[in-house]
Amino acid sequence: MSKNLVIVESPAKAKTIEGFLGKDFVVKSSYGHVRDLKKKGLSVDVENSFEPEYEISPDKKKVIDELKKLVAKSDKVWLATDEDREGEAISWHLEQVLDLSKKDVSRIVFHEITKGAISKAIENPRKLDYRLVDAQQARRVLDRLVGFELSPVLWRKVKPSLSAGRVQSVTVRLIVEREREINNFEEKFAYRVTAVFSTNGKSFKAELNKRFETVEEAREFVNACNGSSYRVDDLQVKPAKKSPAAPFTTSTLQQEASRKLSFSVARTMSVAQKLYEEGKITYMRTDSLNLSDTARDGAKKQITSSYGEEFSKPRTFTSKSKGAQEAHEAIRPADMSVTSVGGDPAGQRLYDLIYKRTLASQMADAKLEKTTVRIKVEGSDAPSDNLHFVARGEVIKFEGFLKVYLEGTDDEDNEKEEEGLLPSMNVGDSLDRKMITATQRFSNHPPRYTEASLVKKLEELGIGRPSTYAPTISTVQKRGYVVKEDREGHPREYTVIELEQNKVEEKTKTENTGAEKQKLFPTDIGIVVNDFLVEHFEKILSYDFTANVEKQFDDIADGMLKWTDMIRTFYKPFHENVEETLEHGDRPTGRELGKDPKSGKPVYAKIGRYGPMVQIGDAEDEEKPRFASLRHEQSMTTINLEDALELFKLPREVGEFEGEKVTAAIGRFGPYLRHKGSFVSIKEADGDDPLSIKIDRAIELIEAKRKADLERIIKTFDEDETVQVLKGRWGPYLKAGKKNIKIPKDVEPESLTFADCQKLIEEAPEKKGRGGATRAKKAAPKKKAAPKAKKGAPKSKKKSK
DNA sequence: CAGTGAGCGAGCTTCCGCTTGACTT
Repeated sequence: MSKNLVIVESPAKAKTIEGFLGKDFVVKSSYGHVRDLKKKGLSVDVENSFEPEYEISPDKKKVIDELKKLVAKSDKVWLATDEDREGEAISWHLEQVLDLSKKDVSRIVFHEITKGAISKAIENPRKLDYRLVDAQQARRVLDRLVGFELSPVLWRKVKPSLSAGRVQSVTVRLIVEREREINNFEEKFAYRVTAVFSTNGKSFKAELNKRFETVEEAREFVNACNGSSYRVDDLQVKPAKKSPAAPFTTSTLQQEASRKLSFSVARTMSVAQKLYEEGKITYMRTDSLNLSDTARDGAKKQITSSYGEEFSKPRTFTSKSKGAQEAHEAIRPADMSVTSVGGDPAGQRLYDLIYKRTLASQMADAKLEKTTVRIKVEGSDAPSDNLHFVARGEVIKFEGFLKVYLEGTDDEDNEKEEEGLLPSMNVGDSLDRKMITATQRFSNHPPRYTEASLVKKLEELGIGRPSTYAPTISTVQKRGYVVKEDREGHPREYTVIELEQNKVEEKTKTENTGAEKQKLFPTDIGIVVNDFLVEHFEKILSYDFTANVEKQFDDIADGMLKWTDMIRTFYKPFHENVEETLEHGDRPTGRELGKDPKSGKPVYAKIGRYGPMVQIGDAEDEEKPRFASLRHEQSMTTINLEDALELFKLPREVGEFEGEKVTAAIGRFGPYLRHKGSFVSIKEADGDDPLSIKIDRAIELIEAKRKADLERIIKTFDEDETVQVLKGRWGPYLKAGKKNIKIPKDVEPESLTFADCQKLIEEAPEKKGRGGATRAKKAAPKKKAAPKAKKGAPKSKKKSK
């Protein structure tokens, strides 16, 4: 019945817009891209103008079917996807797939979801921009070519199933290089001198304008201070101001939620998604700093009524970030008069952050008064003239936006003095010295990345998009290139020289250093893969590769460059490079740790089929090399010969229990004990070690495991012992042989009968996912053709290197 | 899922960017 069909990208948006448009319009969503390069193979005809082979994405078939039906019933179709490269391409794919060429079609765009903006869009339709579509095709094809040609090089030269790509490989590079900087960092120290003075009964802190490099100098200075007097030498008062940060984009929201709420970037996005779907906030994947007029008016109203007129200052912000496409608004509350959203606490906390940030962005500057006091050291033993103490004070004269919100910092430097109020003083005043302290301070290595600080860096480099920051970070972790971990620190001694009253005291104190929380570390595989890629594919691994190709995408969008020409220029040398590397690129050999004292053969640490390992002997040797996996906490880059040789002592027989052998070894999931065909993990955190564990302790662990297994059982059945109801990590589940089946939420697990279970088993969907195809090899050990009966000539293909 | 690691073999893995659910042991 409806005459108009509007297609947008997001279903939540569709719902809102339908409300604005009235009954003549049906608004539906495409759920993002509907068509993509075929999943399998290159699907780009590199011989033939790089013709892409598209297919409807399997999970979009239903969406397309529904849209087709609606198109048939409509007089006019409005393609209202986002106004950016990807959005334009989605519209084009829709046009193709829905066969809209004979239909009355208009392309419309809007950057904010307000009634006014939508009406205006409808009044200003345009045609599809095929140049922009081509820019997207170039982007898509480039990414496919890079990803699907580089990854196989890694499979051949490093390890199967690895991956490489324009975005992920550079992401890993950032982390690897940061780790190297940290390893090469030379810790320096200096003595920082602080003082506590007082005047008119009020005390304050000051710092010396010089740090001493040796303890002797520091000692000499502090000693000299005993008996000196102190006078205000200079005093300056200057006005200053602070301005609020711009409203949130995806990247800044992720950073701030990490700093203030300790959310991972994935958590932030999923909480934000929920708020968005509930209509509480605007779209959360955006690089725009813009606020709609409605939002700014709303903020103004709120600020004026809560804090007064003088706190309001409408502002607009312009994006400085590379490659911003600004198809949406900044992330803001949908309605500025809503201060609380209820629901779960995480949602409320994130909303609160968004609310305050948005409000603050429309508020007046804070006005400050900064005071700097120079304090001269005088007296018989007074140190040389250019040494003086400096005290800094800061007073807020007008709070402005600080009343609501202040952006957090990533600064790990904890030496910053809190700059508070200083007592009133005048030049020439003499001060009482309470205390002088010289503290040995060590320089900090560059900080390791957190997920959020990595996103910040990626955004600065123009790598990745708001919709991909979180997935990229999870990809590099999933591939095993990077791990997010805590590290315990270690104690470090430092010296403090203190002058109090008239006594100088020297103490040694201990601080904890090197502790890390939820930081990103490269793994051995990450390091090896990165070094390999940087060596052979420097151009693609360079930090400005994306920025360079973005320029060319822009040229395509401007009609200055044909997309196929761009790809051709890129592909030829790239592909040759790939071929060359496949042919001649050496497998990364790892490190040689030394010689095995028993055999005299070399011992290597390298990446093997299953990850980092150590190897005795070479593959070419007559006797085949021996292998052993590294333990989880060991690293290829640091392991020494002694530890490597230890690894070859496993598996090891621990003793006997119940008439059968107990062995200890290290497997895919760490150290374990094996007994009667079942496995028990050994936790090194409990002080156990597969190399040294004794039989008594092993038995203890085996029995504990048996007990724990019993406790997991909720119910068993006499009819079939392989069917059990168990307690699992995600609640109760049903185990039938090797299959795990979820128990519906409304079913009480204790009440399940055997018949119920059988029904559930039958209804359970076949589990999909990888590893389905069994590796049923092993049978038929082949007739071992007559030894060395080589056929000589027809040595099949090439590639014998 | 658990002591693997080359060797002929069968066939698989992989990219980035748009969007939400379905689903996990």
